[in-house]
Amino acid sequence: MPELPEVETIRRTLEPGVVQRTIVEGEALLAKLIQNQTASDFLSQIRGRVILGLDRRGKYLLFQLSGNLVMAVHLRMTGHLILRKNGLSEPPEAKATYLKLKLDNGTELHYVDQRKFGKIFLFAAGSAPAALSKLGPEPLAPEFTFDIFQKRLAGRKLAIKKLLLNQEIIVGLGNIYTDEALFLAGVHPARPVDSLTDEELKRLYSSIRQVLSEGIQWRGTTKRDYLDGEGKPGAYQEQLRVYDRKGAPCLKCKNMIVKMNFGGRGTHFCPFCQV
DNA sequence: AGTCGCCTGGTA
DNA sequence: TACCAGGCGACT
Repeated sequence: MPELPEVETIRRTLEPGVVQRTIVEGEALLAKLIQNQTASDFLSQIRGRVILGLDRRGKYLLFQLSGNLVMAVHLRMTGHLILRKNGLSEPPEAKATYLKLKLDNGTELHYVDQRKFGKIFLFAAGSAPAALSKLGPEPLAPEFTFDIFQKRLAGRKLAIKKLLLNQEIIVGLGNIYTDEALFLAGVHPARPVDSLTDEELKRLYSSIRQVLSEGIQWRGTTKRDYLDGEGKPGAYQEQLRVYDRKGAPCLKCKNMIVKMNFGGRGTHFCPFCQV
């Protein structure tokens, strides 16, 4: 479900409610959610830890715990993290609740995941599992320059959309923001990377940063499931230029937006503006 | 490089 | 009833 702007919005909405809180106890109701160890080992390791900070790396949320531990949560398609006030009706407990963490102020942090694709890792700071340590650069970081972007794509022949979705090349983009960035840049999703001109690459670099920043400003995109840490939907769905606009007029040229299946993902683009 | 699996639920 | 979905990894 969530891409960088959604995960960042969850991070921001959750942070004030969880930082400096102690995990009093936890309950895990889906064994496969917890990676690399049993659920009971996981729960006993996090019990009594203080949440010192909440960070984001790509689409992962990183709970910095006392004792040099990191709890990394990946929401995949339908994962949610919701902070419930006073453990009761704020908001009501969801059906697919698979992890409950009781905090020392009476709130509960719940992990909810209808499709059960999400994953939670627990590791010592500095020894992240491969999935995390292989991640590419953060596209919104000031040090992510055009030069770095260009070097990471250099010599690749794959279709540009496939590389943009590859979290080892650059983190944070998913299906929605990739389609949006390619539209803004006027680049067809199937273009082999080595066919892109410097001009096109520059437009793409800026477009990626633009759509991700906009997504954060609008608190994420809610097409079906996405909710932030307070249970509120985002608003960027109103601003999307191509995603889920099949048959609607292109905002630049008025021709129809097209949807095709590309690499197993629904792909939206303007066949006139994106060449 | 392409397809399948993981899951559940909403919609055509 | 079939298809589709903000992801990602394991297969051929």
